[in-house]
Amino acid sequence: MENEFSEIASMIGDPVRAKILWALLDGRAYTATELAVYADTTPQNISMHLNKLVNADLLSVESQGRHRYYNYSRADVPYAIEAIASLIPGNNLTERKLVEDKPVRYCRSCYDHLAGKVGVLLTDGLLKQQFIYKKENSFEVSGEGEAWFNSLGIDINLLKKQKRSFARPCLDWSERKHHLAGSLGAALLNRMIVDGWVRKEKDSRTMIVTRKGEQAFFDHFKIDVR
Amino acid sequence: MENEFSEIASMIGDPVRAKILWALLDGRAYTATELAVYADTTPQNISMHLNKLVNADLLSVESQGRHRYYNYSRADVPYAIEAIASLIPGNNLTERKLVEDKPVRYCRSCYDHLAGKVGVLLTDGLLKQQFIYKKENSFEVSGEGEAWFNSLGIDINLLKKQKRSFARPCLDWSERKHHLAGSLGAALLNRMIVDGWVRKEKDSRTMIVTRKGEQAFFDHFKIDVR
DNA sequence: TTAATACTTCATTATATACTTAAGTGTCGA
DNA sequence: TCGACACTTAAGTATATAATGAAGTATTAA
Repeated sequence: MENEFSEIASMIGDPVRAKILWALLDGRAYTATELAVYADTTPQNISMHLNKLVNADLLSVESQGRHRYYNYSRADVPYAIEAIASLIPGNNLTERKLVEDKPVRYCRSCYDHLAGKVGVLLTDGLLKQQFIYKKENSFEVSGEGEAWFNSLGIDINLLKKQKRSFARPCLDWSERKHHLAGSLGAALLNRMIVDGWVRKEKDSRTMIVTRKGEQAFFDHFKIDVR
Repeated sequence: MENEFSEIASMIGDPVRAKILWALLDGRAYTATELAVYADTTPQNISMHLNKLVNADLLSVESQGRHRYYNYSRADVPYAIEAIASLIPGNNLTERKLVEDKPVRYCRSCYDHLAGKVGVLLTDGLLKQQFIYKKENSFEVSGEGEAWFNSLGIDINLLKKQKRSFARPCLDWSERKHHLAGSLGAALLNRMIVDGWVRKEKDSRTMIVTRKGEQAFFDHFKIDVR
């Protein structure tokens, strides 16, 4: 057991791999080239490291044409990353993190979908309008909901074809309620970023709801996020 | 920031250092020689590694005569160790391993408090009886709970005065749920050991629930641990 | 006082693995 | 269909650092 433990830890500990894992904390998937630039190394090298991370099941890849998008394979990974980060000396978490937590609590990306208070509200809104409903361990989209998602340019059938789970509930650590995850949650967040409803803060998982977003949330989800 | 992160992770990742950190998970402090035997290496080598871990503020030393006792410098360290351990692949698969892991999964110490199935059940029991309740990122003790803890000889006010966090939720890698950590969790485990509810297995983090303990868990926590 | 124990320090060696150079796939657009 | 691009694979090199050997400091017990 200690051997496996040590393997994982040293897998995370290499400078280049640490940078990769760090970069992914913002919830986006990145291509090998992007990560090579970020980590300031060559494509061959980053490729080798990414390969190791995938083999260790810390990352997973998704091919899209000639691009390969890398991301965490599961939510435990960013959780462990943050646990290690909390060990950085002189990280006076008491004062600083409490302040930082505030907006993060409110609205943040969790892996690749929306979490925090806004994420939960949004999911509640979808449930209330019966665009989605809960079924055992997943969410299902109603007929009405499918039309609604389509009106936002989100193709339900296309998402269902993906290997990853379609619409799973993800427990929110700050709200203690479920928010919408899976490919549907990801597609929704993507849409919202593209349309400028929310904006990513630099180097953080905090999301900012724009004025446009506030209006849109009210119009489409019937929720007041203020 | 990524550099410090990588330094910490690779500090944990070295095979010998990983063994050290792993051994300390049972909550006891160890001497350099003991750790050298455990990690199957020479005194010089273990000394060098221990030195690095102390410099990185992951461990602290206490001299007692010609012995030097090493232990975690703070509670965040074992938390991070557990978070990394939760990434070990195939943790919930393969028949054989399930059998091997059984006692450890069932009941074990996590640094200085109780984890595993029993630890989670116990925490759930306390929540259900409303002796503790969750508040943001920590547990709080109710008035009723305070009286209950006092009846076990645990002084809440005394524990709250300690520097370390009082009652924080700690994610359990085998159960994927939170169990009670912090000084309250430690005091509870201590009480349970003193009263002979649980017993430490030699050279392992496995805890054995005694017959007396089974009865006591039912009486005090209203849970059936069998 | 002496010898043994517990542990550390320093200089040297050994080795694992990250990186480089070179040569490939497969995909896309002109 | 060609060339540029995104990325991977394979073989060889370089380097960081873990392990060793030798020597040294406290501490205890005889």
